[in-house]
Amino acid sequence: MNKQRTLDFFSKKRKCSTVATTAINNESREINTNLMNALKKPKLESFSSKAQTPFIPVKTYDVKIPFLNLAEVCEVLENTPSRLAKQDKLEDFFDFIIKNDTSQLEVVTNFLLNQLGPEYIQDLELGFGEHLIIKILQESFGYKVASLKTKLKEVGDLGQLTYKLRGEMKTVFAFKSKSDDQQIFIDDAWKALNEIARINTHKEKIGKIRPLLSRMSPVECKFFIRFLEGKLRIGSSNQTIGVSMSRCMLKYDQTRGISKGMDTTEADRVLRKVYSQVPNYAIIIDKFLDVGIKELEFKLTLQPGIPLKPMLAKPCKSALDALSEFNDAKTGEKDEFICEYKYDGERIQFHQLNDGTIKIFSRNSEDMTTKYPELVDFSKFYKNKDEVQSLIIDGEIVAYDVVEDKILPFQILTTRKRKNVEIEDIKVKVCIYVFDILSLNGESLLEKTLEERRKIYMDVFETKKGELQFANNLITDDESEISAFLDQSVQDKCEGLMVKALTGRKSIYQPASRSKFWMKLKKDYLQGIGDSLDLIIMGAYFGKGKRTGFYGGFLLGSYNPDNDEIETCCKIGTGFSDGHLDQLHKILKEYESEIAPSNYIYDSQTKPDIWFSQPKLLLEVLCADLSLSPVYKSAIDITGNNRGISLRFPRMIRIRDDKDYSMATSSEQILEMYQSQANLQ
DNA sequence: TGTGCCTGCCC
DNA sequence: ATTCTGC
DNA sequence: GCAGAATGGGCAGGCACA
Repeated sequence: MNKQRTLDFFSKKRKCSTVATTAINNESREINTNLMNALKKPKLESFSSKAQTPFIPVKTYDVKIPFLNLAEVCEVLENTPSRLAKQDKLEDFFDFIIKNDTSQLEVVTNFLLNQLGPEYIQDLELGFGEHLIIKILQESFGYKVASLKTKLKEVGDLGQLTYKLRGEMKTVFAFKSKSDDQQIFIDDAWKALNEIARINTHKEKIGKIRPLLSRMSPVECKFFIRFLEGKLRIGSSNQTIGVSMSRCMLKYDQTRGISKGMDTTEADRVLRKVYSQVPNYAIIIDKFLDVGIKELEFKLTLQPGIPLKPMLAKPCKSALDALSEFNDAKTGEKDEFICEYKYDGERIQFHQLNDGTIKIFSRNSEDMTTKYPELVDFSKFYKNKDEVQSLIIDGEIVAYDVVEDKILPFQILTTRKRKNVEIEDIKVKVCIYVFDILSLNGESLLEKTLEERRKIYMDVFETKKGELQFANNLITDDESEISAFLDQSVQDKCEGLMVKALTGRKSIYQPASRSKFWMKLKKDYLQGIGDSLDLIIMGAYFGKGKRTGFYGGFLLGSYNPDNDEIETCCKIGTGFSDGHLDQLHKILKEYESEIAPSNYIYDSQTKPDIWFSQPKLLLEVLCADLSLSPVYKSAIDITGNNRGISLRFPRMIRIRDDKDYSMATSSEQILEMYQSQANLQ
């Protein structure tokens, strides 16, 4: 019956164009009074398609919406490839929600974004990964872990697997016998998710989930589980949701006679802008209901205490590419630009609020304030304390050796504690490299040129070596000078350069944008510069999601000719085209083995799903750095500290079917490469 | 109490 | 992080 | 070119279990 109802729910879409608008006010009230048996005879406002008649908006009716509706929408989105079509379907769904209960718009949006709330507020982690979910399935459906893993390999998705298992249980828990109070509503699912996030022990978590699953239909299980795992795989995320939301908002405003003279493009622009500065749909939706989408732009702007989405950079293959980006040969348009060191640390957004409190946010808007208690006393860096009430700074926190006066590698920074840090206990000191200012004393600086913003922050701070510095920089349009500066940055233990427009339209701060206004130039991007390695395929991992049925990644190793052993070096899962994956699967599936050859040196933590003793195919691999690893084994006998060597940011660049495995990069060569790095401690 | 495994978050 | 791909 | 979804190494934190 549920299934039936759902199908009906969707098929109604076409019919509902006949609904008379004039009667909607009454109809809404009818919805309200019919709540109790909403499910037996759902009187929820159906989807309306865009061309259809408008509706009279209601503020908030406490209409419960079945979780099944949300799950079905996810299913539809997953099976809709076209982005435009996705946007239409999402828009219809948002319309449906806002008609029935404006208050649930926030919950639905958060669910679709696969988050419990904005990153910067919610310190709630669900704490579910593949293993715990498999344990849930094991206990809920009575399969053995090994058998579940086999099934997972075929299905390639834990949600889909749960869907199947739940479907097979049909005869035991017949959905048709479900009474209304067993039905799960969006509110219920949401409440459960929030409760689960507060639970610590696995046992309790499973105890909470199991009864839920037994009340859910297969498709509900599927997306509930996917939410837990953090991979909704509906091909719709922030941007798609934003477009649909903005259209829904605009339409809503039109029915209440506000936000006139706005089109969908403009609405999209406004919501994007607002979300990039205040990435919190609870705030945005509340404000929208108050003032409409047109006013949103002026009512919600960046403010200290709320992290905005940081501006990102495009990878750039050569200094010349960067040059030509700001030097348009066609139009003759010429922008000034600046090269800055790209420091190898943690991107941070530093906020001082009016009341003097400080907050530090990571690149992904997580609150990292507790990790850096020594920065609470930030005002010591101000030239003039009285002139700074509040600000937002963009910069990089880097581990710093104050004795030797030098930058330390990223890996050292990561050893810092993250919780309950006492200033006295800090072992790894840090230096902040400031490279932008986004707000000062309540004024947004986003629209100013980088040249202006630089002047402003340089005026605010008194630099202090090893504690707060400005990003080292060079302003030039000479290609060879840029190349030399890139070399120097690597010598100085940086990753490379950032190249940014200094003046003109491209020099504004664009939150959340990975445009060519900022470009990153790294040694390993340059053709023929970065060292590549030829590594042996030792084993493989079954692909998930769009890689179901292929290998999703491989375990690679280096060759030790002294004893004919192959030592693990890294896993690899990027750089493959679909064709590569198909080709490798065709070649390798014949050789699958459960048992590792005796000359394969590996750690249990990197054990692949299957091993290949043959044909020892080589992949050419690029990386940014080499690192001492807790789990990989390359050169472990000769590094002198019982650790092997691994790769940072490994990616495949080609299949080396022209070489024999004995010609693979040797463990000794890897050690040499490791030792020749500039950034050794 | 120590260790291993898993997860989330950095890159 | 890097990379590929459909739109 | 955008947006989304595949995938990497490695750290702290914290639960499970011996």
